[in-house]
Amino acid sequence: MKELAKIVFNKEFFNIKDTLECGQIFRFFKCDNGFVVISRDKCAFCYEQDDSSIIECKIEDKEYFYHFFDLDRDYFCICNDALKTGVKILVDAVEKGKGIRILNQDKTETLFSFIVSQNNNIPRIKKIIKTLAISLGEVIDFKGKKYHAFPTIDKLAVMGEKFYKEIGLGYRAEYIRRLAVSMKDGLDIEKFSTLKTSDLKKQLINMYGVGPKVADCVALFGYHRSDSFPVDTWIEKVYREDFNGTLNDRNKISQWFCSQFGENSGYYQQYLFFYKRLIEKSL
DNA sequence: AGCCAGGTCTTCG
DNA sequence: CGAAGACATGGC
Repeated sequence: MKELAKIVFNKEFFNIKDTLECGQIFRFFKCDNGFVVISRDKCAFCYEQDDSSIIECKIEDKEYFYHFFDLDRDYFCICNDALKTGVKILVDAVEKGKGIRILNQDKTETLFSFIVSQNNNIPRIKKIIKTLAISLGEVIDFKGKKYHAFPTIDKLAVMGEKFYKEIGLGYRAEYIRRLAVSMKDGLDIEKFSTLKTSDLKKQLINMYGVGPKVADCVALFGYHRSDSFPVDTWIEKVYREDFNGTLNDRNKISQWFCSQFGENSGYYQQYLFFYKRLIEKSL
């Protein structure tokens, strides 16, 4: 067996469980005393040991996962900025979730995944994406076990609506199929990287099945645009219950949060989303 | 059993 | 414009 690379990082601002379970990624699962994470055709095994969070991966993937987990960024500063806002629920959220990091995920995977996510629950989203990978993705070997890469566009583009319905996509089947076809026909979402966030979102919303919420998630988790603030059912609850908000249009709610939080909006959104669900679960 | 899930599209005032 | 319904499916 080939030797693995190891990334060791202080766990105070890098909590593996919280980072993975806060709803930004769907391709991971518990394994032994840690988690296996899959991105593109790469795998990592993540676990805690003493004061450290540790990532094991193939040597050639080390830089990829270092960037994937956003380990270049100073989350002490981000959390500190959040505390300085004095917004109570955000302060509470940061205390509980300061180990969350915003991942740098593959743009294509993020786009497909968040189209699947619409009006859907997280366990089922995970299941559908897993089935998609098992059905069409290349086999990957990692630590003596087999996993499946996210499928290529070529594979995705030849499947019919029937296949997508059979794996449980329901009415989202056509969204996924048409996206795959248009990407095979030359739509290049990597090129959007040069656009400013508002133009990036316009381009994403142009796609069939992509609305403002999905566009915000793709901008944040795929393009690392922290000046976006996805508003879903949970965040809408935060807005009403904790900010006493009265707006109804989610687009306007998103704009309102961005006007409050600026460049850090996306980070704060994750803390709030994480915290609201944490509270709800422990009721 | 029935409500809800990291919403979007279509249609109708 | 904004509001209201339709949409598939299964988790809880």
